Order: sequence, then C-alpha cells, then structure tokens
Amino acid sequence: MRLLVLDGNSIANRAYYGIKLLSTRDGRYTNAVFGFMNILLSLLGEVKPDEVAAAFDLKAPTFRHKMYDGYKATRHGMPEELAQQMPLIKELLTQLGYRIVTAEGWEADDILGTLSAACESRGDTCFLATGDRDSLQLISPSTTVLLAAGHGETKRMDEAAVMEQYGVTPPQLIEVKSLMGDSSDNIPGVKGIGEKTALGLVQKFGSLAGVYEHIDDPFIKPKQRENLLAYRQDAEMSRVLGTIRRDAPVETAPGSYTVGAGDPAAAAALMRDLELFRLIDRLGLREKAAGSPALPEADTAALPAVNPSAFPADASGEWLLAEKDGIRYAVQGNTVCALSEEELIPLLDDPALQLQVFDSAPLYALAMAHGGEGRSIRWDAKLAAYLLDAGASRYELPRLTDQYRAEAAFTCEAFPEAGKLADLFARMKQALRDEEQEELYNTIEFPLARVLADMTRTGVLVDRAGIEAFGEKITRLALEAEERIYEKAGERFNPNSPRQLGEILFEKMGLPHGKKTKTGWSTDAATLEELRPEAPIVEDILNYRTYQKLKSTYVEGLLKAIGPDGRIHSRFNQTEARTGRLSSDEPNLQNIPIRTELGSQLRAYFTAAPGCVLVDADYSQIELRILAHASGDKNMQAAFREGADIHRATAARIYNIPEILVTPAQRSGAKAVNFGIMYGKGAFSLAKDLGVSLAKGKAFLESYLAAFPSVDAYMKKIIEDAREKGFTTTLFGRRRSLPELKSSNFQVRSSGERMARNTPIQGTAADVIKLAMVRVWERLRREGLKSRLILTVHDELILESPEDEAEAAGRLLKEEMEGCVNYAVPLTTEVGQGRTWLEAH
DNA sequence: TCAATCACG
DNA sequence: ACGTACGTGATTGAG
Repeated sequence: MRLLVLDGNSIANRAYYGIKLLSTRDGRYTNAVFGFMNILLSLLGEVKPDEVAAAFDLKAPTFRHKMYDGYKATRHGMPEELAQQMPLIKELLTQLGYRIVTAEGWEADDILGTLSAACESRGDTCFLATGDRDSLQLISPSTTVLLAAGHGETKRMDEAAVMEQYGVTPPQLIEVKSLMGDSSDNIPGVKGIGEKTALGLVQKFGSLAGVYEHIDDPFIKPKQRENLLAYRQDAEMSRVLGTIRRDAPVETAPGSYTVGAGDPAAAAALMRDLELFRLIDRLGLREKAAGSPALPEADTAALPAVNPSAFPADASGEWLLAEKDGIRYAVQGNTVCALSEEELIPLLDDPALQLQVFDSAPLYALAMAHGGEGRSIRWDAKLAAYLLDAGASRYELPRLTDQYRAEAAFTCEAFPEAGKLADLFARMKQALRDEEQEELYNTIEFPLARVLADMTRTGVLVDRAGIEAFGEKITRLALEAEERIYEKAGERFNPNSPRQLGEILFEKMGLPHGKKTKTGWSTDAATLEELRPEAPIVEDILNYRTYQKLKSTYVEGLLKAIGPDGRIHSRFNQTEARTGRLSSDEPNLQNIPIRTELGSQLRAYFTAAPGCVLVDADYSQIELRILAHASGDKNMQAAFREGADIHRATAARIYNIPEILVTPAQRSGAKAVNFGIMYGKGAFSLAKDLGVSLAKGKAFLESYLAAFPSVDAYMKKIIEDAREKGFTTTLFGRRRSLPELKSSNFQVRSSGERMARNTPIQGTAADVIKLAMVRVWERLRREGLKSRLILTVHDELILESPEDEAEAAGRLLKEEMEGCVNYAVPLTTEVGQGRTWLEAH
C-alpha cells in the first residue's frame, strides 16, 4: 500500500510564493489554490498512491512555526492574500474526495511523522510531500520525502540522497539541528555553531550525546568546546523542539485515507467560481461541469446527441463558426457540420449567410487570400471576450462556456462546445449591453478586425539589399567592438551573457557595482552609463550591445520575415494588450529604432512600391491632450491652445512666467513631469531623472499639481473610482479590471494605482486611433482610392499611396484622425510623405 | 521556461 | 517603511 501525505500548509505556502498573484475578476485571490492543485496533480502522477492524507496545522504559528524559502517572516503569520485561500484549498480537497487531517494543538509535520511511523510499522510505503526540509528527518527505507523544488517540480529525497547531501543519516538531522538551531523556528541550538560545524560534529560523533561524550576530543576546537559546554541546556532543549513527533492523535488504520468519490460537481462549480478553468479539465471534471451542477447525470445524457454532418448546399441565415482541434465547425440549431477549408472559403462571402464566429482574424485572412472580404462575418465572440475581460491570458471556448455558464441544447462528441455555442454568444452579447460596451464593440473593435487583416495581407515593402548591406556594416562594427572588449578584459568571454559580463566588470576588474541586483549585479545600460568614466571597456560594451541588438533583432529578424513578395506581413494583435492597444508581432514593427541616428537608418529600408510613396501621420501629444480633456483642467487645456510647444507652455504655467523666459532646464523638467504624471511617477524618480535633489523633485511635482489642480483631482478620483468598482474605463467605455487595488501588499497596490492612472489615458488614445483606422479604411474604399493602410504604431498611421493621390490621401488621413472625436483640446496630427519611412515620418 | 536586456509609443 | 513610470515583443543565456 502506498500512502501520500501532504503537508498542506507548507505546500500552500510554496504554491502562493511560486505563482504570481492571480485573482478572479471580482478580486478574490486564487494563485495558491491554483498552485496547490498543480502540485497535487504532479504528485499524484509521480506517486500513484492508494491513499492520500492532507495534513494541515491546527496550531497558532509559534515556536514550531515553519518558514520556507521566500517566506518573509512576519509576526502576523501568513499574508492575508494566502490566508483567504486556505479554506478554499481545504474545501476543494474535500470535494475531490481527499481527507483533511488535523489535530488540535498539533502541526502538520507531526501528522506527517505519525502517519509515516504507522506505515513503517506495518511495512507500507509512505511519501511525504512538503516544502519543508525539517521533514527529511522522517526518511527511512519505507518513507520518502518529495520536496517541492519550485516551478511545480519535486525533488525525491531518500536515505541515500540525504547521506549524499549532508553526510549523515536522516535521524541524525535532528542531532544536527539541535546543535545549529533554526532561527526561523526559534530553536536556539548552540551559540557559535552553524551548519558546517554541526554537520562535522555529527558526522564524527554520531549524535548530540556522542559529542558531549567526546567533549575533550581534539577534533573539537577550544572555542567550540567552550560554547558547547556553556549552551548544553539549549542544545538539549533544541533536540526536543526539533524532533518531529510521531504520536499525534490521528487515525492510522489502513484504509483510513482511501480517496472517496467526493462531490465532483461541487468541485467543478467552485473552480468555475474561482475562474480556474484549466483546472477543471486537468482534474478530469469537464463532463461533470457540463450543464447545471445540480442536474443529475442522466438528464445531461438525455440531451439529443448529434454527429457532424455535411454542410447543406442551400444553407442560409445565422451560422455559428468555431474551431476545435484544428477542425472548423459550423453550427445552426442542433446541426453541426465539419468544414474543410475549401468548403469554408465561399461561405465567408455568401450573402445568404450571417456568420457568428469565434476569432474572425484568421477567417478574414483566409477570405482575403482567396479574393474575398469576409462580408458574411457579422460577430466575433473572441473580441467580445476581450472587451469583457481584457486581463485574460488567453481566450478559449471551453473556459468561456464555463465562465458564462452556457447551457447546452444538445451534445456533439466531436465538438463538445457546439451545443453551448448559441447560448454562450447570446450571453456575451447581453454582457456587452450590460457593461455598455456595445457601441465600442460595434463601431470600433469588430470592424477593426477586418482592417487589421487587410493590413497584414498588404504588408510593407522593404529593401532587402539595403538591410543586408546595413547588416554587414553592423556586423563589422560588432566584431570590432567585441575584439576591443576582449583586449581590455584580458580574456575572451561571452559579452552577451550579463552574468559573465558582471564577473569581468565587477570581480575581475573591480569596478564599483554600485547598482541593483537580482541574480547578480545589473549590467544594464543605465548602470553602465554611470560606469563609463571608470573604465574604457564600458563604452565598448555599450556600443557592442547596440550593434548586437540591431544585428540580431532587426537585421536578421526582418530579413527572416520578408515574404516571397518582398514585403513583411506582420500581424496586428487585437486581444493582447490589457489597455486596449494593438500589439504587433512576427515581426514586431512597432519597435523599429528611431531614437538614435544609427538605428533610425533602418527606417530607410521600409519603402513604398514603385510609383508610390508612404504617407505618415502621427498624433502630437495625444495622451497629454486626452488628459487635458478628461481631467477638465482649464489650465492644461489653455496650455495646449497657447503653445506650439506643450512642455514649454507647461513650464510657463508652473513658474507663472512668459513662455519666452522658460529656460531649457525648466522645459525639460516640465516635460519629465508631463510624462511622469500619466504613469504615476513619484518625486524620487523624477528627481533622479532630472539630476536634482529629492526635495527639488518634490517641490517641482507640487508646483506642477498646483498649476494644474484638476489634473491632481482627476487622478485621485480615477484611482478611487477604480478601487470601488474593481475596474477602470476609457472614455469609450473600454474596461480593465484592477484587483491589485485591493491588495494588502504595498507594492502590488501601488502598481495597481499606476495602472489605474495610466489605463484610461493610454486606452482612450488606443480607442481613438482604432476608430480613426476604421474610418480611414472605409473612406479610402468608399472614395475609390488606391492608397492602403499598412502600419500603425500606437499614435501613428502609415499609408502606401500612388504618387498622384498622395496629397489627397494625406488630407483624408489628417481629417479622419483629427476629426473622429471632438474633445476640449484639438487632437492634431503631423503628416509627412516620402519614399521611405525615414523620410515620411 | 524564465530572467535580463533593449527596441518602440 | 515599503520602492520608486505605463504598455508591448524579440533575442540571448542559463537552469
């Protein structure tokens, strides 16, 4: 018989600290529950136990309270975020059929000791799962400890492993601990004796008693002898405190911990409630989760069952389209049809059909690749899911059907979600209405998907030969810099490795590692910049980094991405950024260099087709303008109307002087605060950036807020509103939930406050440019222009236009971008055109 | 797979 | 007292 005993508190701790803080949309924390179940699943797979006992402490954390790596000891015990999750873990374990074992006044590891002793006495095999090394003393031929080793893995510890690692037997670990003590457990041990010494003594004399029997042995140094004699009582007491008890009053009879049936439907319901949808599958509860939990299985099975059939030739009306395991299905009523790509393509533009789909982007791409436009696509559930919860990591049908409690109308083995699809879509539409996001969905998000697909299809032309030539130049520069680095370092190493670089700079060369750390000393550009005067190698490293970046990410990355048509067809992702922004990948064209002269050369290789030019328009200061509008601050609005240069105008307001008298330092300070204010930057970093004292930074921030009082009030209100509601919104009603605002952790909470400040601004800017994109794209078509939208970079849109319509296209672009909203300050754009991106921008 | 670094708005 | 600016994606090294 194999018994698995979980040290519940220890594993919960490991789970909590091992996984970033997760929460439900209404702010209940779930990361420890999630991590606990993951660890449990991997333990079950590894041990394949016949019985499972889950031991928990029923004792206030006192002198036997255990600490784990990363666990910051506090007098208040476990953090509130974890404490809230403990009852959930226990509830879930019970519902899954596992027995919880506790004993009043006893700790979990005493229960581990008791159950492993019982197994030993009857010749059964026992596995103890814990994150706590104390339990290693319980190891025996029949008892193995599975030590949680971080990221879901466990380390198997048996007698040989203990012997190899510590050079003593498992029971001798008690003797070691009685000598060295354990500060986190308040076990004193002998003063002046640490782990090394304690291990040496036990290896030599076998036990605490053995040490005192041979107290005059020359192996013991005089100072140690003195301590051993002076603290003998502490050592004896430590031995008692450090010995895990094996006589806790818990059931030990065989069969006591057989896994029961539990209540799978309740477990599935709880996990749905906690929004831990992936666990439902992994714990094998998917079928149980179907339908209403209270429904007996027979009723579920009583739903009509269908098999996929051929798509009818005379189909019409609404069909739901979704993909499962790479196969696309169409669903209408209780008809389910599997569709080949050849069958699907004509349907995408069939005027008799209205398609309700999940993830329209690949469908538009497919339609457009075959001369269609995807005109029959009318609704996209993935985009709805994004608006309803922009924080989700992924959007997948099974978890959405759970989340929205979709009810099945029928069952279909090949496509189990089919029966719930119509209900799911209806519920999501209602949710969009309830949250007043319907207009955002209809006027921006849904029509934008087709625009983005069209942009990807069109792509952007690049000058391959130009990039290659640039690459050769950069490669040469990188090699030269690399050689200079080796020469100055006196050895060859990998300068791409921050670790190796740190060793060279800070250990070998002894440069001041004045900066931050995590897995070593930081070697980032800001740190190196400060070291620049210290040693000439630093400049070579900075240059090398620049060249290496340009070479690997841009030259090589872009060359790899060029299609057979000579163009790069990046994707524009609509459901990635939590603020509502678009992102770009494969390759990312939203981070092509511009800030340095060398890097910006790359933009000269983004070109227009023969006979065409690039027409580029970007909003000037769109985020600040949105802040001026949203906050209603009359002074900031006035600054935008008064000054061509907003930072200069801001400085003039702060110092109450005419713009002409603003000094460069004053302007640069104003610029830093203008940006900092939107991100929640504090006086500390403001001062650091400006190179002034903390006091000056603080004073500067204060005069800014005094000059723009409504901005201050707006920021306070926006955070307060978000805290009350649990989410923040853009001016278009886009939502982002912010459970961080309720965290008891200062850092997490502060970070949430900065998100609450920034998201409405960044997100509104995203709403605006998305709307402009839709309008530009539609108007280009309506007016029969040949110009094509090809790129978007957050506040910038780029068209590829035939030379003879470039002027008109530029005017159109400007009109739509500036005119798509009417705010208290104008949203102005700067338009340019040229053969290349470098010229046009 | 994660951490470090760095490119952009 | 905390730790100190939001949002992305690609590359590299290392466990």
